[in-house]
Amino acid sequence: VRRGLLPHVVGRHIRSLTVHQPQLRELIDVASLRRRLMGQHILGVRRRAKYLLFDLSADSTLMVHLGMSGRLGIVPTQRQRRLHDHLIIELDDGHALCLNDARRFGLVCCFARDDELAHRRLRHLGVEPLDPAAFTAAWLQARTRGCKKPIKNYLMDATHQVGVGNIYACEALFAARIHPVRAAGRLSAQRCARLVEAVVTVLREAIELGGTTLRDFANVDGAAGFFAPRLQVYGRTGQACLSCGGPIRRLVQAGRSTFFCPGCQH
DNA sequence: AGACACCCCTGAGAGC
DNA sequence: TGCTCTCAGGGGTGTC
Repeated sequence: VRRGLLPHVVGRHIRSLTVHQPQLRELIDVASLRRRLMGQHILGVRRRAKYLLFDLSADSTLMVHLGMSGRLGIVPTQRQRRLHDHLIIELDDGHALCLNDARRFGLVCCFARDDELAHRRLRHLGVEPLDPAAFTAAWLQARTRGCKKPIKNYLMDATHQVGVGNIYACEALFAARIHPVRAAGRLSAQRCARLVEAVVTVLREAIELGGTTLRDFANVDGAAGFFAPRLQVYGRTGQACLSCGGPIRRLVQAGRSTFFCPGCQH
């Protein structure tokens, strides 16, 4: 999403802000948001975990999280408002940045860039899996020692490493041939190495293909992502494993569905 | 420490 | 066709 946004927003000037529905995961402080956004230029877009961070002139950061169903789109300024369009940021080129989020689990806020590191949504976050200096097999092994929770739950815990959601946790564990229930602290050095490689590979490939469209995910142009046909286990309960032919199984861990191949993952 | 229940909210799909 | 039920890619809090 960040990559898709870049060519449309960098260098643009913010002309106006319209909030149709302030009640997302957190209530949007519309007055404060408008004060910080109006008249600013968008200098760049960064990402931390699953948060998009827009760098604005005047040293502000606009933070957007898409939750489960959020979409950010570049639309013509005059386009008719659609169901669940909650927030419109009008730019100076006849287009607008539009947040559409049916479930309203998304998040929008704006703060001084100096406050970013201490921000309550960001300060507890772990390492970026695509940072090769930080997310290494040695780091994972050291970090997991003594941890008894299942590796699937560990992978999805953003205080350790960020960005690994339910789909990619399942897919990475399959690629690394590791059983999702195995205790994190009992992964050998070899398994840690396989898992780190698998997480990075799965995430990189999914990003290149524009993400996983199950029902409603869409990128900036409104197009679907193309990773769904590459899924090996996610959502494939009862179907044949593409590696060994055995049936894919589903279980529930920490309230989330886990899909895995009992024949391939130990 | 970790499992679990529950919260935010709407919509898709299955089963009847 | 329409109803009810279950589940959903995220992330947080509170309790046991």
